[in-house]
Amino acid sequence: MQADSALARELRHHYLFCALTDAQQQRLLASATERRLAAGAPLFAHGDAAEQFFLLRSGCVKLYRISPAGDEKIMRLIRPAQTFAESILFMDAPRYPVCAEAIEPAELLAFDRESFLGILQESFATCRAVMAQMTRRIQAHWDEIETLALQNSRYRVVHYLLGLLPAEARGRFTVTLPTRKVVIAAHVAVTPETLSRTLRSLSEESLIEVAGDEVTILDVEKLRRHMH
Amino acid sequence: MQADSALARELRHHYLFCALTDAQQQRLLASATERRLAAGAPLFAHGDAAEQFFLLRSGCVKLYRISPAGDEKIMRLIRPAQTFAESILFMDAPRYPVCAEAIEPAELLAFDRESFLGILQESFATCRAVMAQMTRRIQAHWDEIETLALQNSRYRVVHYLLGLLPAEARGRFTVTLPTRKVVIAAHVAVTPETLSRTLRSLSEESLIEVAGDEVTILDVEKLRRHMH
DNA sequence: CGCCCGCCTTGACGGCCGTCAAGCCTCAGT
DNA sequence: ACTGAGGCTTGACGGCCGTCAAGGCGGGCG
Repeated sequence: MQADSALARELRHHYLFCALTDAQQQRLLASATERRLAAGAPLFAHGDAAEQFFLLRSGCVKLYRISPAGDEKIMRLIRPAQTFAESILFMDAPRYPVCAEAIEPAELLAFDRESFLGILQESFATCRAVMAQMTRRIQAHWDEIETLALQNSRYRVVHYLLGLLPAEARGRFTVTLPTRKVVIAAHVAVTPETLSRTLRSLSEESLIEVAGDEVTILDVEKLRRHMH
Repeated sequence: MQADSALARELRHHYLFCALTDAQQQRLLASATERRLAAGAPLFAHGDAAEQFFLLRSGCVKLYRISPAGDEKIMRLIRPAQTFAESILFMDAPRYPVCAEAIEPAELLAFDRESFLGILQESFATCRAVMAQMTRRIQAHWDEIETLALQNSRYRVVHYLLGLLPAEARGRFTVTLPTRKVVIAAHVAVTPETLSRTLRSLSEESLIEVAGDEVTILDVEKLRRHMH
């Protein structure tokens, strides 16, 4: 891929790449390739041999698994400026641990595993940034495991709604659901029917109001308390 | 802590520490402390400020969280020669993400965060070993999230039993449950009653035989197929 | 030996939530 | 405007599994 100054500036602002020298960034970009995906197009499948990890520049990608029974669980929704599949960097026999598919038209940058490992070796700061990123993912996993194991579906839906809010949100607050409800349902591990019923039940208790993909939380603190 | 040649040899065989030079290992041990815990003694709590990570030398430690409703989910059971809580190394404001408590009398080695970070900076090989370890944990988390989200309790119990087997197990095979059944139940996110009923139901279908804490899988391949 | 206590099992019951099926709403295309 | 398709909602029903309560079993201790 050709070095491109807009792209170079973009990388400078990403915590994974901001510690790189100009020369390292050049090498990284030289080994990177651009990918475009239509909505619904697969990127990789669970078990595929893995030589690249990715930075999403626009659109939306879902990471998911399919159960033996055929149900889909969305493990993570990727948003622009997020990287994913970094964990294949350190596997002995690198294979993607999930499936990935665009759910909106997407532009990606694909980084070469070997090239990036070479750069890591020269840059402890970048090494540490990667580890910090992996630590954040591990944290998020603990939270998700706890939520799945210990809480009912109502709790998980509320948890998801609260996660859409900025940290400083107070009082009345309206959010727009980021995707179709069937996708959100797969993300919080319930059926679309149960999601629908849960939102209705929250409305009837005057905790939220739903209008299409606009959800108004009538009292953020009250909803937060509602989960304890 | 005094350098101790038996301990030094032990570290040499641990993948996290085997890439260290003698001098680095000396420094590491100088900053490490020994801990002994009685059964039931807490080591740290979810949210505590974190300056150490640990290597278990003997006994058994559980990592767990308590839900708002008071239920306990065991996130991981630590066995001798395993390290845990490495992820606090890379946090900005390091706090333990779970509670830890000995469930059998335990001997531990506690490593100092700052000292180990200093050593990492000098040893890319160790850096990479840490990252590989974190990658394995992330992998295990994906698996656990999938299992919790997509499978019923019967599946999770069978999954757990199969996880006790060596990879090459075939045909008839007997395993000893590693701890009390109430602990195992919390680990697979069911109640002790449900665990008991599930084991009984598997027995009635002639898939396993249960005698106290000895479980005989009558046909390993058949049980594996049973989950697909 | 007898008692108690912890651990496990068993049974009864009920609620959560998944499944199936039908119906509604919106929107694009003719 | 009509039609059809896709997404969402609603209702009926049933099974899984958690809760509560009682009872069995074994080990430690007086």
